[in-house]
Amino acid sequence: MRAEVATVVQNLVLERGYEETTVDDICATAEISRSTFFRYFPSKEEALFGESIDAGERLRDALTARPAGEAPWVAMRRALDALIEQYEAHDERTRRLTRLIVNTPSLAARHREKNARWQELLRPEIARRLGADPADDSDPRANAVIAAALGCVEAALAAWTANSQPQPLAKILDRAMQAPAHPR
Amino acid sequence: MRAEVATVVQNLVLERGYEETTVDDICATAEISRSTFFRYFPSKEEALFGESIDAGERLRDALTARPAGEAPWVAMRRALDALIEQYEAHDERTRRLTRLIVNTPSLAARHREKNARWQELLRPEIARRLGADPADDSDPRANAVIAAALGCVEAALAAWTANSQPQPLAKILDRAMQAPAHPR
DNA sequence: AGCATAAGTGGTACTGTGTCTCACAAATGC
DNA sequence: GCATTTGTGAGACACAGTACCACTTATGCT
Repeated sequence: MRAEVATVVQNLVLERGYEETTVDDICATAEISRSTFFRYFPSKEEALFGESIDAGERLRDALTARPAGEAPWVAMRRALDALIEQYEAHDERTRRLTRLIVNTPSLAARHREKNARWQELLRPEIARRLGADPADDSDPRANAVIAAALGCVEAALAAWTANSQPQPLAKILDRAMQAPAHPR
Repeated sequence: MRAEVATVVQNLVLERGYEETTVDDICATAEISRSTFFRYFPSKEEALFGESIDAGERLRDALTARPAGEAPWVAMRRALDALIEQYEAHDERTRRLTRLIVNTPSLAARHREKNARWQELLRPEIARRLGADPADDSDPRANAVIAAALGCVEAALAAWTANSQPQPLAKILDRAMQAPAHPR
């Protein structure tokens, strides 16, 4: 049922754009009331990409599963394979949706906001690998690694959705994450 | 005049928090009408940190001024000195404001949104240093370098505003930007 | 079966942001 | 002295999101 409404939202937004789709439109199409809509989803944004909320946990689990000695940046890259599969497993439709998210400022902002929430999840694990105190707020390194990596993911997603015949996302992300790390 | 209203906004927001400060409150305190407020600022958010819009241009200029052969990541770090000075030149009040922005999700999101707009400005210069085609949307490297660097800036700002007696921002950013690049 | 309780749904009113249009006043130009 | 621009205020409006209440339909219990 929730999924049903979510599909309606995706359809309408893909047709008409995000700002141009009102909650009333969605309710009319899905034949529910506004009350019901907001009981299922806390906001219009969440209705659009609310499925992948738990991706943060999956990412953290993938990260903890990496060998203990692995360098933070490398471990991050490997952990992100879990996320990548998520994206690539889906169909063309998901890629169009992703492109829409990346290109719509308010949606991109919400997307990054969700990423920001992942920081708290991933931070202890990265700090451990850095030999840093996770509770030390004056040490920016753990957050920096996470924010930088997620920035690379965003860049990779943008490149991935730009063309109709994209390269494998894993390959794109490899290039993206090598760019900051590489001395030249 | 614009600056006067902006000061009112900062005062109220620092006292009561962002969400708790309505536009009507601001208008009442500044003794203007809602119409006037929205003629000066496109939104409540912009009224809060609308002064630093041109920081993107400054950053780009600093970047182009760096030696041509310098590696992208290094050039980025050096160019960011211009931004850092901006932050550190101001008083304690600015730091409190920055902390508020970093800790308020909706404001942090808007802050990142502004950063995202910088990407387009910085992209040609970074692409040039990478030997990449700036118009090639399928090459994620330039955007990745920028997004990663700005992610580090965010992490550095968070660390900078966490303590009342912070280290120099330049030093914090150095640590932050070494973390992803460093192999270990 | 009959009844009570709970869960899902819809309706309505409200707050707050942001847009738009119109009216009015003050400054500027001729 | 008159016209045009520019700044300001006032009101109506669209939309997101919240709160509260009424109604219906299961579900459980005796």
